[in-house]
Amino acid sequence: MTPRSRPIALDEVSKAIIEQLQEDGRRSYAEIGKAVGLSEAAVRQRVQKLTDAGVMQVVAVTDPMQLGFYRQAMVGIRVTGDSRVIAQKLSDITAVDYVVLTAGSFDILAEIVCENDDELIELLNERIRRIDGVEATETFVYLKLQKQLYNWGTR
Amino acid sequence: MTPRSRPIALDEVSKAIIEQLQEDGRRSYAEIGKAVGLSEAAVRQRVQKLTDAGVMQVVAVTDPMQLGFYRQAMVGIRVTGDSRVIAQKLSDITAVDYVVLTAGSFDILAEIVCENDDELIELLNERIRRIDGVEATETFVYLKLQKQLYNWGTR
DNA sequence: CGAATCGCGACGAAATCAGCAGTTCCGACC
DNA sequence: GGTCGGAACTGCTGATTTCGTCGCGATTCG
Repeated sequence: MTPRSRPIALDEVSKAIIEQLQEDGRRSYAEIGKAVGLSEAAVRQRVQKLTDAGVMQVVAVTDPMQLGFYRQAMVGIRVTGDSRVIAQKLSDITAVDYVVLTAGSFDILAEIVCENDDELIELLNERIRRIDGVEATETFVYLKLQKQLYNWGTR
Repeated sequence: MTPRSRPIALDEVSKAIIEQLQEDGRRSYAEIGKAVGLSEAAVRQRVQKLTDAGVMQVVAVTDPMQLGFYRQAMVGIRVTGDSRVIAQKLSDITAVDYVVLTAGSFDILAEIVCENDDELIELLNERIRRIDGVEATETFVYLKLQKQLYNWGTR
């Protein structure tokens, strides 16, 4: 469950397997095996290991727009005190799907997915800005999602 | 291939199916059917439709850190001219995995995944800042990824 | 009213999955 | 040099799943 942090060095075959699953997460082990030159069982073992180690996971990703979440935004946050604690509190908010600690003029970046502007305003004022240590926020409302890739990881 | 933009209204059953696949993208249709109260074939049809419509896709997502990409950053960009054109050029860069047009003090946000600081510097100076219309950039180096969810979409 | 369409369940053939045993390879150790 | 142990792979088997197709009932539309 807990992703390991050890620097696993994966070979070319494992990378090829990951690439296959990045194209289609439901591709069969046999087909992957044919593509990477391994038996079906071997592919299955490797996939199991990769997911156990937290290197990779196969999941469904959705298009928020098509699911009724018409408003997305990135919020830059300046804080005082322990940013990790504040980041944790942000993570507890359902509408927040992405939280990262950064260096620069913001200490935290948080991505928000919500249904409309009212919900966004509510979130900012009632939830985020009320967190202890949140000094200032700046909101970047999404106008258009240009690119979203999941297949980094093998270049 | 091209995701539709029409506002499909999906019922509770489809949402439940998506939730199942968000937990585990390789779960069998039969098992999902049992969970949502549908036959295996019906689940299969719905999943096919959802993916065809671009509402959902099942893919492998990886942990960049564990794959040797030790440096990630968000770059806020101020531009002149058509931001869509510039966003397109940013999208062409392999190391850029996320590009969004925004309203606010940045016109574009771009997420970068690369191996080390040298590559990051190279990217910023040789690629991004050289794009016509890019007036200013501000880089937020990632210190810690706190939360990353793929299961919005059904709340 | 009648025809077409849609969503679903049912069914059988084919493919896939999961577990296990056996083999090979390779490095460590004596 | 020999041996031990572990890791990774292959092949096998039965259970399960997938996939195409069919029929049925409800809904839509002319």
